[in-house]
Amino acid sequence: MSWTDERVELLKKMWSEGQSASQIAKELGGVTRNAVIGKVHRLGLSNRAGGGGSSKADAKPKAEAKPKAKAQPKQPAAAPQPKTEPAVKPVPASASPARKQIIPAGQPLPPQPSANEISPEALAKVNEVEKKAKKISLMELTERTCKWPVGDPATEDFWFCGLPTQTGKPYCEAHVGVAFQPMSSRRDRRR
DNA sequence: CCCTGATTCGC
DNA sequence: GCGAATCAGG
Repeated sequence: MSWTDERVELLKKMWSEGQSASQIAKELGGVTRNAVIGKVHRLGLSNRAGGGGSSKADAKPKAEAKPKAKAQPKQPAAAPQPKTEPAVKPVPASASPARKQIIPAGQPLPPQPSANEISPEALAKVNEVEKKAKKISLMELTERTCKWPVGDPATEDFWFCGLPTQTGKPYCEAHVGVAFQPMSSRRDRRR
């Protein structure tokens, strides 16, 4: 693969949006995150600034022959308001029966199709898992962390499972169980 | 261990 | 110019 105009453009776009190098690499395909980072640097946009046309900001103070000169300008640059949703969209039914039934002022909570007729076992398992869940935040989600949301997004009582995913799947074993229903038992529940 | 970006350097 | 290897840190 080579850096065509389009690919570079996407790279720039994603990078400026705060996407990680690995994500960009996967999106582009055919390149590793190292390639992406290398390109980013060559393009001279290592700093996710963008904005101000001519901002001569940093001037590498030093650059020894080959010491461990590290510069970690870890700036809280990340955008506070995500423009585009990351790779998170699962909004399965909260299997927590003991969930508070608070109904905030008109909030998108309704989509809770009630605890379907999911395997009682799986349900129990999930409730168990919720106790061991790592309770990670949105930003901590990766390709290998269970993205099962728990709780009410409009409350402090909200987090993602975060346990190791079942290779390939977006959820951990327990959540995969309730996330992907064979659509059998819930068949023709005409009512 | 998982991940992140940064840098070096042979190609 | 490219990117794997390596490094440094969370």
